[in-house]
Amino acid sequence: MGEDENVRQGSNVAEQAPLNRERIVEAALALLDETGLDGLSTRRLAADLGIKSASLYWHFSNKDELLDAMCSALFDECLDIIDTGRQNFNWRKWLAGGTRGIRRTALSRRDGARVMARVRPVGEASARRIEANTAFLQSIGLTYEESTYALLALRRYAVGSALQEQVYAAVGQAATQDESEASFEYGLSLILDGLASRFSPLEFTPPEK
Amino acid sequence: MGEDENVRQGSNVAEQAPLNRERIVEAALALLDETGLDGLSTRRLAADLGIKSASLYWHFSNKDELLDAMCSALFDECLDIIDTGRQNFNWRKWLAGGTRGIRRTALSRRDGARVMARVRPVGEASARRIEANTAFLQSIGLTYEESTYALLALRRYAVGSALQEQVYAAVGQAATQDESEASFEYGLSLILDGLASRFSPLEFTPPEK
DNA sequence: ACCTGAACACCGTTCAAGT
DNA sequence: ACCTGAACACCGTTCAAGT
Repeated sequence: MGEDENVRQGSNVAEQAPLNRERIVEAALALLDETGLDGLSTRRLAADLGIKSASLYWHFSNKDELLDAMCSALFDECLDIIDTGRQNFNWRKWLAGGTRGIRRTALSRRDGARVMARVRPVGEASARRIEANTAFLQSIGLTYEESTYALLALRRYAVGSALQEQVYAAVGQAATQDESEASFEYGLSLILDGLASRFSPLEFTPPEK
Repeated sequence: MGEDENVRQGSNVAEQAPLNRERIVEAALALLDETGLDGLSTRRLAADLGIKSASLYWHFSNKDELLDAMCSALFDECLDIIDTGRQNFNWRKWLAGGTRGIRRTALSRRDGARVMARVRPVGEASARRIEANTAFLQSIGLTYEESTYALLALRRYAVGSALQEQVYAAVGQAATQDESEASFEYGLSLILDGLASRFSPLEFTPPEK
């Protein structure tokens, strides 16, 4: 069975397939954990991929575009499609979970928050998610604008929190784990309380469709 | 009257005094508006100051320290010492004003939010301000932790908002001015409403001291 | 005390050329 | 279609040396 098929392969089987954006982003995120954002260079990334740095420019038109793709990948990790079918759906828990997810994803890798801070609407997936989420908030009594703004506020708060937590961590002044969690949760509950005061039902049973 | 005193001066009178950190930070902030954070190089900054870039390292041990000083300078711009003497002091307006100040300062210069995102407790001035502010919140009924966390949440929200607004602006996808303001104000009011629900008096008259 | 000259070890990016 | 070689125009930082 064709041993010669393997002759051209490098030692690592995964390396044989031609490079694509996805694999580059993956390697870049791995490198990020090692070097931090300031140490993440295209030359080092290329070396990790067994390639010359000029080659990266066939896949991405510049480093910024690569960083945007990394940002998108991180947001995809905490993509949270709404499960509208459940009974006794609790909007508060749902929003809290989504917001925690953004923060946790950011904190899960070195300088993750700085990468996620580049957030911009790339990709259809995130556009669809945002649309579905605002539609849901409207269905429980918020206006279109309120829905948009509420989701925006939660995302801004999550990214802002992770960002500052990582700054303090980088400088060796990290608060205790408990304190970080507590301060984040406090602010989150403030926002959700404010939201709760704008319409009545804390528990919501969706209409059967 | 000593024309010869002027002989050694450059064309710009302000240039004669020896450089100090303050003047360097000032020049750096001016340069930031021209070049953005990514274009802000120590070499270019030195050139603007009429100096060689190596000289900067006598005043700052590295670029990060300079950026921290720039961040502190921006926070000093929106330093808001509490006026505890006024009658009918409205805590809501006071907190809203402080939060808006952080955002406005960040938005007032190119990449201002990215600089302010490095926030860390340098300087006694900001430490005193935070202490005074938490003390005040305690005096109107919050616990020490609630006070700290509430101020932290507002700052995180303000920086997070400005950061994302400037990202969108940089990419030419700026929302209308009205929309930016409206979305920021909406999230701010959510937080303040949540805070209001935690203790009763919306208006507060401080005790005479 | 404050600044320079000169160097070190890097960057991101381009582009003709290879396969 | 995908990658390389080689170059361009930069970086931040160090350090002996100047005044």
